[in-house]
Amino acid sequence: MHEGPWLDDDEQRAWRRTAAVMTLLPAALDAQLQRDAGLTQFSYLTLAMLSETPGRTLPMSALAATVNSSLSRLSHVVARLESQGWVTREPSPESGRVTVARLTDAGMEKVRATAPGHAAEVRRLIFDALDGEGVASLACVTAAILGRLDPSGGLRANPLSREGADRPATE
Amino acid sequence: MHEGPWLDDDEQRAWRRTAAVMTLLPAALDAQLQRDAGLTQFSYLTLAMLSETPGRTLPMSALAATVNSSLSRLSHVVARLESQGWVTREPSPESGRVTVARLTDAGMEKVRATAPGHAAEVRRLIFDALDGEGVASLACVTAAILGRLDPSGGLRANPLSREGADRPATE
DNA sequence: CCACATTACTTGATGCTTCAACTCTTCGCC
DNA sequence: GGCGAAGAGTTGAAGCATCAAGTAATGTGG
Repeated sequence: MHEGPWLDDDEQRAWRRTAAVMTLLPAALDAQLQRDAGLTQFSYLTLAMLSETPGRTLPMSALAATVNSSLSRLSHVVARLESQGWVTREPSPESGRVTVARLTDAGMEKVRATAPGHAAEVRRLIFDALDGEGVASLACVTAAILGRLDPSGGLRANPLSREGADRPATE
Repeated sequence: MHEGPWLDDDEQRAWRRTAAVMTLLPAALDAQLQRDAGLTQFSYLTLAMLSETPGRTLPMSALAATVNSSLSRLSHVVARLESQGWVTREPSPESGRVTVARLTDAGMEKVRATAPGHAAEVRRLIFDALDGEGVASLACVTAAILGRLDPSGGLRANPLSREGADRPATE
């Protein structure tokens, strides 16, 4: 049916809308977080993932995997978060080459203060537009795409177990 | 049912996957374009949208609307594209305050050379993972979300009519 | 037990995006 | 017809992401 790499009309339509969402949705969420908390979506996510981890600590590599980023990007961001007092870095006692990031109490408080507004924005922009079936479709389609993006499955495709965590960032 | 802004478990799952896709998919597409063509997804889109327009020209504001960007961002990008010889800018004869961007022949050739590889990557990462129903779900869900993001509907939600265009960028 | 590759992470430079400020033009209106 | 407001676009600075290179610690084969 499809000769060459081209998309048919239905695919084309789906792709253009997807591209538009991938442009506008992060921009909208970033704008809300920047305005209300002075945080990037990415730096918020970093804090939030730490806040859900028992002990509020994670090695840099593990944290990078849960937020789907390169170690380099995370390192720069954690440096900024550290300078603001929300995170600290300490060498791991178990292995001399790993650094563990720890969420401070101030960082925990920041997440607690920021989460509701962010969750409300996510709800407003996504879930208020979808019924139960829409939510199921979204989960299904994104799972399929993630399977292609992240064949190893090591990243956010299957999130942390979430048992026993402090869970303040339950957006 | 939902007290406060919090998401229920299904929504939470859908949101985390969506966030992961919004992180990984643009990164993957950017990587392919950067590697094969030295272009950003955004600069490619700019060229592609011009290539589909009859006359290959658009006022800056109109172009900004079709690529969902601020005028400022577009202005910077077009300046770079102009310096590479793919686009020119000229004052509109019709109104002294509008600038029209024009795709040069070299720019057209660049799009022609780049489009197949990009389309193949979009197919590989998205549509190879979806059946017909999946494509329909994706179109439906993204349309709903776009409705919230872009209430005015003025942006890429309803793309250009595409009749009579040169259509070389039919990815 | 010593080289060598690998892993974990950091750093600096470069480029892209955003934001605020600015210019210039057109429109509304009295 | 002239004055203020709004529209169209550009520019410069600051922040963030990405890439390439570098350091340091840990495995691994000989």
